Formats: sequence, structure tokens, C-alpha cells
Amino acid sequence: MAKKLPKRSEDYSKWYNELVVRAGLAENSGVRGMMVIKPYGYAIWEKMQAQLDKMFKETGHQNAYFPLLIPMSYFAKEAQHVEGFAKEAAVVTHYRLRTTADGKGIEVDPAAKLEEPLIIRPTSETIIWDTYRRWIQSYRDLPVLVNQWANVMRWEMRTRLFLRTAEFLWQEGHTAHETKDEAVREAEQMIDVYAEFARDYMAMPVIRGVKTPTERFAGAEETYTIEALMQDGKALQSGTSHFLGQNFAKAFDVKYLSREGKLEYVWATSWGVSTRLMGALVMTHSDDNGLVLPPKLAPIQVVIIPIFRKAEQLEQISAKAREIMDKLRAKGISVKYDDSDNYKPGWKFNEYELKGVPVRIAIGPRDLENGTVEVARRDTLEKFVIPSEGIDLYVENLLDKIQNNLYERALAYRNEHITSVDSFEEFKDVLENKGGFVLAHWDGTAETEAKIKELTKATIRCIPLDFDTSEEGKDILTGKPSKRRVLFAKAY
RNA sequence: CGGGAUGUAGCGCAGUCCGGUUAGCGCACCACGUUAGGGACGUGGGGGUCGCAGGUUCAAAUCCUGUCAUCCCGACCA
Repeated sequence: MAKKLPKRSEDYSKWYNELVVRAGLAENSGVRGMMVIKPYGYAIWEKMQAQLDKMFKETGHQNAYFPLLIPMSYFAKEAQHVEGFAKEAAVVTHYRLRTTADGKGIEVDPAAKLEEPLIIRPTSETIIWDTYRRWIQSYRDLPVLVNQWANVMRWEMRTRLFLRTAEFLWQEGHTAHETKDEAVREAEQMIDVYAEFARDYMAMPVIRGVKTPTERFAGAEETYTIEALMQDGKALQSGTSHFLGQNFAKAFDVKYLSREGKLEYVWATSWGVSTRLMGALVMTHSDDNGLVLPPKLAPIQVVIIPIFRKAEQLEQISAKAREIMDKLRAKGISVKYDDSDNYKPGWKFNEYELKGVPVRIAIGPRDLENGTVEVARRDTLEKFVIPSEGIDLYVENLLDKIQNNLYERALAYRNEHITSVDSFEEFKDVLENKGGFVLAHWDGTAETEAKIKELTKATIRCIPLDFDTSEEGKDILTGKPSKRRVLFAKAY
């Protein structure tokens, strides 16, 4: 008798943690805040990677790989950048161990101290710009449109599976351009790519916007973000794209000979999404029975479960199942047939629901007699008895329906949780009792932003780009004039 | 970095206060049998340096000292 998941409505964190572990996505490794991504979780990440990679290439980018370790001095070159990452840097200081005097253990060999410590990359801007200096001589070398898939490390004090781990997987795009306009367009293009990916593949609605100066990436002149809303009413920053101006070009002396024959600094962008998207996926769609995966990212889209008593029955059912599998696979649908006999059908039903498989087909003796199968959809938990004749078309169509339904459902929830408020009382009330995004007037100062954060734990997620929020108003805290509403929320 | 907990079988825990046969339970695992349309049951079985190192004692999972690690709550962050 396996235990049920905790109820989502009772303790969202506990539900999330247990779901991630039990569905086979990931677990804590027992080493600091390091996470093990398990095969099933990694399979989902690989599907995300494949689609994102395709979209990057369609927008003209190429992949490359840069070193894991970065000399400490590189970080010192861009002042804001150091400040942003210094507090969470893992540092390599030695390159050798030796056995202890008593011969029982090992210790760091003090003789093997590095002259300059190396930093395990928290992000790769510095080493990449140091490299780009050598790559870029003239306007003919531009633009440089490179992405890398990598791991990075940020020594976070407190971690949560996928949402904040000390080491995480991500992609980071780093581009160099001739003009400011071109770089800004690139940063905007990539946030659009992320928004499109979230909508069309993750079935996750997001709000595009720009960050306030305090929430900006360390070293950026503008940070574009996509903000998603989780089921517990908290926001999750799901992807960012930065216009870096000429900050890194100047710090790393990356100049090119322009069309006019003058030496100019290049304009830069960087953009990234991480395994945090896995957490976003879980917290957008899942329910008390477990994970709910959008068909486009599900490693297994359809599972077939035989129901049988005797071996002869299993043979007949398996023949039928194979026929259906062949038809589904011919349509590019990934199918698993689970004819294992160590678990009963009821156990399997629960197990594949926990894993979020979008469609389940059950075939039993009754179905063989009637020429039918039982089809269950994960998103609504509805079951239908369907003639097995046109099952491939039915399932193909159903997968699309589920994909759309998940998006529509998440969108409806998200839209219900955007609230406009005009007073601080109302602001606090919505944050505490309803949750979600709050559109409110802000006087534009960092002081007010900090004060509101201190009082309510809510931060300005972004100044939205997807809808017009400009109107005259008064700051909810200070009463000072404001020209537009901004988007607040408590965030992960 | 401040506060609080916990380390006992693969996982989850009891036992520790008040020291005493062979360290126990649930799940998982193995074998056999019965079962199978929403998390089956029976019988038998395997698996432990009680985090680590010292100390007290006739006797330590239990008491003492030290140490290491992990988790939770804060501040910080994709």
C-alpha cells in the first residue's frame, strides 16, 4: 500500500517536494544543496532542451562551450557583476590532495595552492567576453550569436528542488552586436522566444516585462523577464534576457573596426533559462494525484495497461496492444506498454497518474469482446470507452486537446489572479488572501520598492510589456504621482 | 551568517529521558502460492560497524566530551 501524496491545498511546499521525488523527477543528493536529476526528470528536461535549441538555431544562433572555471580577476573587471555574484561564489584554491600524517585520511596539500583562485562559474559573461575580445576585430565579425548549454553554481544558503539548487543546468546565450538597436532587438527577440516556448510547449502563460533597476541582472542596462504564476499564488521568474549595453565590452576591451573605420565597443546581450523551468512545469499543472505533463513535453505520451487474469488473456490483449502501439508510433506518438505482472492494474493507474502521462489506455477481456478500449485523460481524469478501430486518430486528437486545455486552464487561473488595487490596504489584503499578481501604482523610486518589499514581501516582478498599464495615478504607499501600474507579487 | 532540529536496514520511523538477553516496526527487496476493470493477500526469507572519534561502566543505540553531516525557519538569490 503506497502512500498518497500530501494534499496540494494543505501544504503546497510539502506537496511539491514529495511530488517531485515520487514522480521520479529529482531528489536531494545529500550533498549541500545539490540535486540529483533522475532519468524521468532528465527526459523531460531533454525535451525542453531539444525544442529550445531548435528555436535558438531558427533565430540564427550556434552552440559553443566555455570553461567551468574562471580566474577570480575576471570578475573584478565589471563592478556591478562582482557585487551581484560575489556572495554566492564557490572558489577553487588548491589542485592537489595528500594523505594525512597518520596515513588514515586525506587533506588539502598546502603546497598546491593556486596563485590565483578560480571561481566555479555562476554565469559565464566574464570568460565569454574575455574570449570574444580575440574573436572580434571588425564589423565583419559581427554579430556573434552563441549559446552554451552548461551547468553553473551559485552557493545558495537555502535550496529547493529545481527552483533553487546550488548547481543547476541551463543555457546561456551571449551575443555581440554592432549597434545598440540591434542588441536591444536581440534581447527582445529572445524573451519572445522564451514566452513562445512557455506558451506552446509548457502550456504555461507568462507575462513579459522589464525589471526595475534594483531587480536587474548584475551588469545589465535592461533586463527582460517572463513571469509565470504558480498554483499557490506566487510568481516565478522563468526566463530572462538582458541588454548589457557596452558594459562588458568596455570591461573586457572588446572593440571592432566599424564600417566608418573607427574603433568602437560592441553591444551585448545575454539570456538564459534553467532547470527551474522544471519546477515551473510542475507548479503550473499538477494536482493531488501527481504530475500533469503537457503532451508536447511528456517523455511517455500514452501508456497502455493490460487487464488480465490468465496468461492466455494476456497474450490476446498484448496482440491488440501491439497493434495499437504500432498505429500510434506511426503517428510519432511515444507509447509505453506496461505488461509487468508484479503490480495490479490499479497500482499502475495511480503510478502513471503520479508520473503525469497524458493518456492512458486500458485493455481488458471485456474490451476484446466489444472491440473497444478504455481511454483516460490525465488533465481531467475523465474516462471514455472508445472503439479500438480509429484509436490512433482519437488519441492524436486527444493529445492536442489536452495540450490546449492545460494552457487554457492555466491562463484562466492566471487571469483571475491579476488584481488591480489602488490602496495599500487593498494591496496587502490581496497578497495575503487571494495571492497572485497585483497591478498597482509605484512612484518609481528604489526606496519605495524596498519599503513595500519589507512590509509585504512582495516585489515588483516587472513593468509589463504584454498589456498597457500606463495611466495617471498615485503610488499605493507614498501617494506620489505615477504614470503607470507595475506588476507586484510574492515570488519564489 | 543568526535561530531550531535530526543522524538507527534501500526509504520512512520507534527505541535514547530512566544503560541490561539475539536492536524493533512499516514500506521496499527475494522465493512460492493465490490474486488482477482504481495503490491485493498469505507463508517463508535476506539485509544493521545505531553518523564518526574518544571517554564512563561488569554492561552503551541509550550517559559524557568532541567532531562531521543533513534538514527546517530567517537574511540573500534564476
